[in-house]
Amino acid sequence: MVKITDVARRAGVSPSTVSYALSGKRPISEETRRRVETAARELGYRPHAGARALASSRSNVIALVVPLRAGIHVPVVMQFVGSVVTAARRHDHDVLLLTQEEGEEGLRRVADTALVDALILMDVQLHDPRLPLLRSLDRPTVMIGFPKEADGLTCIDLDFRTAGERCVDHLAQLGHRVVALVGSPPEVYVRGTAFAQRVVQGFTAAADRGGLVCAVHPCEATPAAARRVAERLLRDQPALTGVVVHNEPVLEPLIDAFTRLGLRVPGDLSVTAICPDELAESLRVPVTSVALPSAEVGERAVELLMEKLGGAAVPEATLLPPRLTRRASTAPRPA
Amino acid sequence: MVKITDVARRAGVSPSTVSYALSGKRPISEETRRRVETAARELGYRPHAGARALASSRSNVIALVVPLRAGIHVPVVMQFVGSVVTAARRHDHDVLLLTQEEGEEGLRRVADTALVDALILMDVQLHDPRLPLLRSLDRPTVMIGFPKEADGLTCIDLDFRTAGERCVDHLAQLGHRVVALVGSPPEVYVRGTAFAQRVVQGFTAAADRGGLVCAVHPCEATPAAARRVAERLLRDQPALTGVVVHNEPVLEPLIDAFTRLGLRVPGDLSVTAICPDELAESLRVPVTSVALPSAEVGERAVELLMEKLGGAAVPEATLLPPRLTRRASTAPRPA
DNA sequence: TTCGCCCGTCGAAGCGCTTCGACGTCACGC
DNA sequence: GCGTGACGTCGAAGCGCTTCGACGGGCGAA
Repeated sequence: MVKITDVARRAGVSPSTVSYALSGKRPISEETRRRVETAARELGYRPHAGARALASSRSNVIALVVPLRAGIHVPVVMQFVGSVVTAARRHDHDVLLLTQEEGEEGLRRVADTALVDALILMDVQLHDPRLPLLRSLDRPTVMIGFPKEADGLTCIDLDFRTAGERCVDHLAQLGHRVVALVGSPPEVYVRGTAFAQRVVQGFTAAADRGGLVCAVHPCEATPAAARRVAERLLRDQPALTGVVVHNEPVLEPLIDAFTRLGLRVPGDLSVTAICPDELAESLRVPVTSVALPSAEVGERAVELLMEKLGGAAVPEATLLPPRLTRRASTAPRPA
Repeated sequence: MVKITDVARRAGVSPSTVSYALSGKRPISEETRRRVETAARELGYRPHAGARALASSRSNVIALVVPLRAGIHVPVVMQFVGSVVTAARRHDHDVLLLTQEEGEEGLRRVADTALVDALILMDVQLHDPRLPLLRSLDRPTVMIGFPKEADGLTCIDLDFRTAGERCVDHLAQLGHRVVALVGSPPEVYVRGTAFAQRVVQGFTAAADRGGLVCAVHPCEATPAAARRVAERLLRDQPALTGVVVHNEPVLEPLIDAFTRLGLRVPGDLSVTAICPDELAESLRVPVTSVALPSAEVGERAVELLMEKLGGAAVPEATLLPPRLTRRASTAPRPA
């Protein structure tokens, strides 16, 4: 292993000068810096991560806690993970992966051992048991999603409430008067996952405001469940002409089910979704949707974290504005 | 921060004794060990990861390199990631996530800075450019998948060749004489991804051996592509009665397409797949399939790694035997 | 010319832990 | 009764890096 003293010797300077030359934390003459850089390059010098962490009390690693549980759409999580890793690397940090199952003990462990400098949490619940711990930890944290009581914590997410509203408003503008929301699996609501509830709130509020008749149906993430929900929907609300889907895996099966039940999309039934654009575009009938900007959320989360690490104050709440894209699945209400 | 000297003081022993008592690397009297453990617990002592890594030259972190590229089925990757993290934790290790995009430079970085003790690589290509680097690295490595030239490296994977064979054999036993393989997207073959090619080999070999007529069709991972492939299949091989699918996202669309083209599954057409059991079971017609045991592969990979870290010799190749589960999608060849 | 200051560099002191060698003690065998 | 281990514990020496204070030399201001 080549160490800093090796570089120092080769460059004809002291180890501390090498450190300063490479980190830029003190002014070093152009000439010396070049010599140090050359020496480092030629020797293939890589500072030992542990030694650096010990001396500087910075590990340059952030923790990312991901949910691997039922009811969350895996591709969204993965896209998110990818964007966090990429963004972290841009800031010269690496990412340590923790699973939700590790629980609070896992968070405490990586924070207290100084394995990581900061943490990002996904899948935050409305009453998340980890909140007190996060407050007591001395490390900066960013949460994806909004718990009920978030004071003092930094949160970021798509503005799901407004996303729900946008979908309804869009349908209302097209003249639809009876709408339904096909939501996440029941367990997601039972857990009190914030974003799912916010969609419901937005959906309901916008429907009320517009004087629409509305209903909410949770739905398991299976094609069979989608078919059952489709049937129930038509039975319960025969006048239904607009549907909002907030449940990626059932979006396609649901549209299929409607089609099979004799309803044309968008001829008889308009469908909008809250899902990644990629999914919305890939369907036979491209679906009008509010995008789920996982990559953007991940990126911003990392940037917030870096600012906090740098000692800057950041806003407690960051709500990414929803963007609705019209596609082929919505049309004016049939006469 | 509470450090080892704090624990030592409280327990009335020296720091080294605390270290030995907690690590068990030297015999310590029952009585002393208990005192140390109590002190550590009461103070909430957590050894500083950097300091430990520096002194012991072990970081207790392993790197996991995941593919975030086109043509790989995300849920499979994620399940794999989950099992690696869980297994690593059982061995008191954490997982640092790297993306394929980081490339060789990323591997070298985490290895040379001693950030990680060992590495797991997913999505290995037949002629993977990273092989020479892995050989030169001083850290143990396990690869998921088999490159062409694997001497000196440890690999593990499902036995895809035999998996392909099993599917054909199953169809052959049921009397089918004309079969087709619907495979991964073209780019996967172009890249030379080992497992995809092995399935083709197994498929072809078994068909030849059994005297079956066979054809191979790569297929994009979209429903539209699935429909096109279904049509082409029926056009090119009118006598077709058996299909093997090795492409998770198109499995359902493909069956739908066949149904729409007037073929009943399994009445007119038997379908088998190589995919996670979960997916095979979730379809309207549960599909006879060879399981993709991602969790098991991940777990075994970690165990191999730990054995190598412990200095043990491990087999270079580990092939997990395929397991075919009969479900509703295969039946004897129609008369 | 002299004083003071800043720039560029060095030396040394840790960061918190592991580990090696050493040492005292006790039990046992001869 | 004494040598001999084995056992349990301690002290000290690092692991490789960052960082703080100090210092010499050059330059501008007085």
